[in-house]
Formats: sequence, structure tokens, C-alpha cells
Amino acid sequence: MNIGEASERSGLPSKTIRYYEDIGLIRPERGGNGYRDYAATDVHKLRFLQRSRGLGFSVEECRQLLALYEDKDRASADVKDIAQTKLTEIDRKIRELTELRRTLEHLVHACHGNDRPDCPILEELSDGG
Amino acid sequence: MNIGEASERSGLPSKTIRYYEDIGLIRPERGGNGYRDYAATDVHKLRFLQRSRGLGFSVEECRQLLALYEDKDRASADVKDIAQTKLTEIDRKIRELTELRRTLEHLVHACHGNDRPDCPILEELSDGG
DNA sequence: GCTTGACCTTCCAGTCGCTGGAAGGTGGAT
DNA sequence: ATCCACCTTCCAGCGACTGGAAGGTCAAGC
Repeated sequence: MNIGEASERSGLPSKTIRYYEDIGLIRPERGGNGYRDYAATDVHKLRFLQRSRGLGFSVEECRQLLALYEDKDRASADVKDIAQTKLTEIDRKIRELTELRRTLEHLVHACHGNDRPDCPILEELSDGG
Repeated sequence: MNIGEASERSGLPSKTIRYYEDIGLIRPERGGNGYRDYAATDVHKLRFLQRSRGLGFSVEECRQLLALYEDKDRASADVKDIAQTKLTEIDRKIRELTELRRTLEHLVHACHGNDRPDCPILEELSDGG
């Protein structure tokens, strides 16, 4: 199938699919007219990429996951390691966001047209409280 | 103080600090030798930027947050609106990250992590389960 | 006074992961 | 024959830095 259909089926823009080919993630066949020709397995891989990117894996991580996916003798521990690392990162982000939320909410509740130039709440905001 | 010390105190690389100046986020004084000269308030702002950037706010969002931070003399309904909008955005981000976390954790727990070739993580990534 | 080395300056290029657009070829319908 | 949607390549740009070259400044040591 042409890139347009592969795009529809995978949920990835054609541009992105070509880019993924550029960086060596997928290598579709070519028809006599020069058009890319995607097989069902290619679409499978593209969808795999679409999902893992959406889960916050970097392209390099996706390359690893794809290699593991294609490798029949892979150790699932490798995959687990990558996912576990991502999980830790996500946890840290959630923690930090929750902190900022708390700080900002504090600010919203405290800022009532108070004209004092040295607002301790704003100090706290910049100090990381 | 020079950029090196501002970097140490704010946790931002000197390169990033210069970049923030390029795009008009901070405007330190200049010494007679042409060196940037950072005041304590500049470091406060830099640390503020360091935190909010680290939490996934775009530079443009940080510019707004910084305006809020600098608006301490004119705290008003407008200022509160900006903060409130940011709060909503933070909430959304936390929700999305939590969802992502849940999905990934599910995958990690489903994975045996041993050397068996069948890995639930890869299966779900490709099948979209 | 002169050298050393750490610091500072500017500017240009590269990174990642796309995304947009130009310029042109192909395919199928009218 | 013409139309238009699709495909191709290539080049440029985004955001938010990051690295490196080429050069200026400053304090310390000899």
C-alpha cells in the first residue's frame, strides 16, 4: 500500500513515516513508480512506533524496543528495564508538577491586590518552596 | 555576580542563561568589561525559570509565569486569571502523566522480566491492548 | 612584566523529532 | 487533454537548547 494508507492505518502523518525511514526505523519496498510500498508488517511496526512514542519513549528508545520486538531471542528483562526507567521519570515529573501546583495555588489564594514589593509568597515561588 | 556564579546558584547552564537573555527573559546589567552582572533578583528569576522549565512549561508559558512573578506591585484579577489558567494546565498535565504512569506500570507488572521470549509489553505495544 | 589558566564574550552550527513548503512526477477519472 | 489527488525529493524552520571556535579579561604566580 502507498504511504497515505499506511499513514491512515498507523495513525502517523506521512511526513513522520518518511522521517522514520530517513533515520532507519523502517525500510518499505519501492514500486516501479518509485512509490513506497508498505506491507502489513510495516504498518504493524509503524503502529508500534506510534504507540511507544505516545507513551513517552524517545525515538532511540523506540529503536531499541523495535529491535527487541523483532528479535525472537530477546530477553523481556531488557524491555522491562526500559519501561521501568521511564516509569521512574514519570514519577519524578508528577511529583514536581504536584509541588508546583501547590505553590501556584498558594500564590493564587494569597495574591489579593497586595501591593507589597517584597511578597514572601513570591520569594517562596522562586526559592522552590 | 558573573554568569558562572549565577549558573551555580540557579542550576541553569551558562549557555541556557545567555539563551534566556537572547529571547528576552532576563536582562542583567553589564560591567565595564562587558561581563554580565547578575543581581540576587536575577538569580531568583533564573531559579524560577529552572523550576518551571523542568516541569514541562514551554518558554512562552514561563514568560507568562515570570510576568506573574514580576507583577507583585500590580496583583490583580488579571494576574490571578493567568495563575488560574496555569493551574488548570498543571492539573491536566498531572492527569495525563498519571494515566501514562498507570498504563506503563500495568505493562511493567505484566512483564515477567525473565528471559522468556514472550513479553507482554511488546505485545501490547504492537496490538494496542 | 609576563605567562598561565580560568573565566568571560560573540557567533555559528548541530541536536531532536518532527513539520511545512517548493518543485516536480504519477495515476485514475472525466 | 486536463484535472486533481497523490506521490517523490530536498531544503528550511521550529523550540530549546548545546557545543565549539575565536577571542577578550582577570587574578595569581614567577
